[in-house]
Amino acid sequence: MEDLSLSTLVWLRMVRFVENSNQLSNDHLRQFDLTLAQFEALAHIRNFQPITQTDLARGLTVTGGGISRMLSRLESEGLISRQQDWKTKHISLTDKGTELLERAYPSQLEQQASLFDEVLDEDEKTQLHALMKKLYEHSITRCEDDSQS
Amino acid sequence: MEDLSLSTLVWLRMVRFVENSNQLSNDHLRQFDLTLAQFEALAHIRNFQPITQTDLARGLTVTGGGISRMLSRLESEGLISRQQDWKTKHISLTDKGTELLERAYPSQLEQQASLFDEVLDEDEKTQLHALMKKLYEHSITRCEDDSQS
DNA sequence: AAATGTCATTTGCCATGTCAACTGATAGTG
DNA sequence: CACTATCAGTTGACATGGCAAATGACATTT
Repeated sequence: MEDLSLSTLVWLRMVRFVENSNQLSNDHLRQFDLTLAQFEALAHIRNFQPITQTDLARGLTVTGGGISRMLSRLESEGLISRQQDWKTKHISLTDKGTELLERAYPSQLEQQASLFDEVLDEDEKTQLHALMKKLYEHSITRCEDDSQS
Repeated sequence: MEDLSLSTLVWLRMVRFVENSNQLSNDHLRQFDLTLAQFEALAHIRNFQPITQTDLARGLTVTGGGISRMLSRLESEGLISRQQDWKTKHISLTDKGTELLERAYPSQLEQQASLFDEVLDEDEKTQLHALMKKLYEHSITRCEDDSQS
């Protein structure tokens, strides 16, 4: 029935792998009462704070609308603060947010990395890194081209 | 500020690449009034019909609840039919669904594959395939272990 | 036959994500 | 100063996804 190309097979494997990996991350983060999306938002904010919502959205590859709602939840839980300044809002972690992220961060990165470390050696990881860099950068230019047309 | 491991970098690139790729697919499929999730469901149904909802859910890596709602939408649009048979429902494509999938399928696979074909040569794709196979299969065993514990 | 168990599916509740329409603040122009 | 363009953010409508509790259909046990 099937006659899938090598590219299509690779794509399928990659999509499913990422889905499994996200599922495992969400399971792991549940002990901190965080979702993976929230964890990534907090980590990105920590690295770039204070940051505007627009920049945060770009960094996380989501739309402004999605960020707006997510930040509302994070704010209502006291993990971040939004400072209206001029016409933009600047996002920072609260002490509570910083503390939570500090607790969750090491084990979460450990968890993610283990999916690679347990089956790939250093050479393979370096190979994969090079391949993903090419693919990722190509996909970026494609997205940009599309949004212009 | 950053001190990310190679594994973490690869993971980030892969997640973002898949997000970009899904976005491009959704843009492409909009002309057929389909989302990527719907396209994948229809394609999986076509390859295995008649199939039960539970098996379909497993094949697409989603929960039974998600499938149930998606199939309701697809059914109300007349793309699939659900035959209650015994205690399970067997899903098939309708003529309309088959026809739509036949129109969308080639260009969608083309679109996906081009993200790989435009930057990787045959050797690189073969390498990537081997690496993803390892990662994918490892992630499966991890998910299974987790669900038992 | 009635009680219980099992399994597939449905449904409520919620988080995330998109898109498009809207609001608000500011800047630039006549 | 009024008029308009622009840009950040919000919000409504919707699709997808997870989890957990309910439902429905059957099988098994007593």
